[in-house]
Amino acid sequence: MSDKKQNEQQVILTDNSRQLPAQFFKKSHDLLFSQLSLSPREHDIMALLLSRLHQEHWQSYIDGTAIRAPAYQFKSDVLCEWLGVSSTNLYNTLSGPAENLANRAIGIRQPDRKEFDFVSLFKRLSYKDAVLTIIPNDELMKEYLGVSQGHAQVDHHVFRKLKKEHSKRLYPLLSRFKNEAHTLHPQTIEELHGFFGLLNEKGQLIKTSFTNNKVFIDRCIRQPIEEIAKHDPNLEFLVSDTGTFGYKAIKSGRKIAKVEFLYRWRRPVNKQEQAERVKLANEVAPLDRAEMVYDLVQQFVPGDSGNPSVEELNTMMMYTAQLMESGRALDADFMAKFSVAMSEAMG
DNA sequence: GTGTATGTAGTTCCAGATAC
DNA sequence: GTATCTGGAACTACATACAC
Repeated sequence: MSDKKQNEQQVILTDNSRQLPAQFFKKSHDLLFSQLSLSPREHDIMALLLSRLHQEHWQSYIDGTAIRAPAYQFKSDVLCEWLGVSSTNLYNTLSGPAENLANRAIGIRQPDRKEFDFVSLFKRLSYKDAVLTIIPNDELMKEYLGVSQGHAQVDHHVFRKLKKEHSKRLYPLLSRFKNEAHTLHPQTIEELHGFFGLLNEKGQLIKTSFTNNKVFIDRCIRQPIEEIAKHDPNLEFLVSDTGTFGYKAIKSGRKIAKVEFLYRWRRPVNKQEQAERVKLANEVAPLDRAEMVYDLVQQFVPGDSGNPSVEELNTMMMYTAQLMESGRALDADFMAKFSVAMSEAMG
């Protein structure tokens, strides 16, 4: 990595794909539940930025020694590999989505007021001399960096295989809730409209055909679930009692009022996935690592080669307050599993 | 960079089902 | 019986891929 200051702005250059995480990128809870509508390519560019973002890059901006938020630069080799295109088609692939993305606004939820604030995603986004430069909007620093408040850990290999816009929106949401103690509750149709970026600043549907729930569910729920199921072997979708795959429509009278997602995450079992997880654990921040160990304990399988060590378990317990804040219950059931995990680790 | 082919998203319509 | 909803299908508009 060659990080340097230019005109009092931190520049984070990515000229090798190895500078990106091997398997996962993180998306903060606030970004996840924002109102945002992006095309598939725009989603890929956003995911590339999120893969590279790290709080330490913003330190000089936070402490006032830099006057602007950091600029993230990606060279063509990295872009070609990430987007899966040849260098000759890179300009065509990037020019349209980059232009659109530069003008995108994101609706950030204001829970106290039950409102959304719409804010530009980026201060600047340009592609010149085979280098993509992205300057995130510093007004969204909390949303970009706020992974300690809870985040989705998204497999970018799977994410990049997804072709549908709504699949790329739904997959991180399902990645946010990976264990049975921390589940995604049934979502109202209105909440889902917002989640899929279908509402304007007045809360009205931008795409009028989605007032028809059948169309909305078919395009935003059913088809994305089928696509995700094809590409992620660790995510198992269940069939509802009415025969729908991966979701259940909850009706109020004859109208669909809510949608419940029916899925569970399988434990990664092969050695390569295990190795990736261990590598990730060594890369991530302590709290993120604690959350990962928590999830391992929740899904504890005796004798599994990937079970946590004594050190990992002890470190996790140093973060109990933060774990509880992020919705991870340390109840009797969890502590019973923890005890078994510790016994095995010590044995 | 341009032009074209292809695939996907969004819209609309109509028939049938069902709650009131 | 009526109004409203779902399911199915076909169409247009837009986004993306790719050859040149």
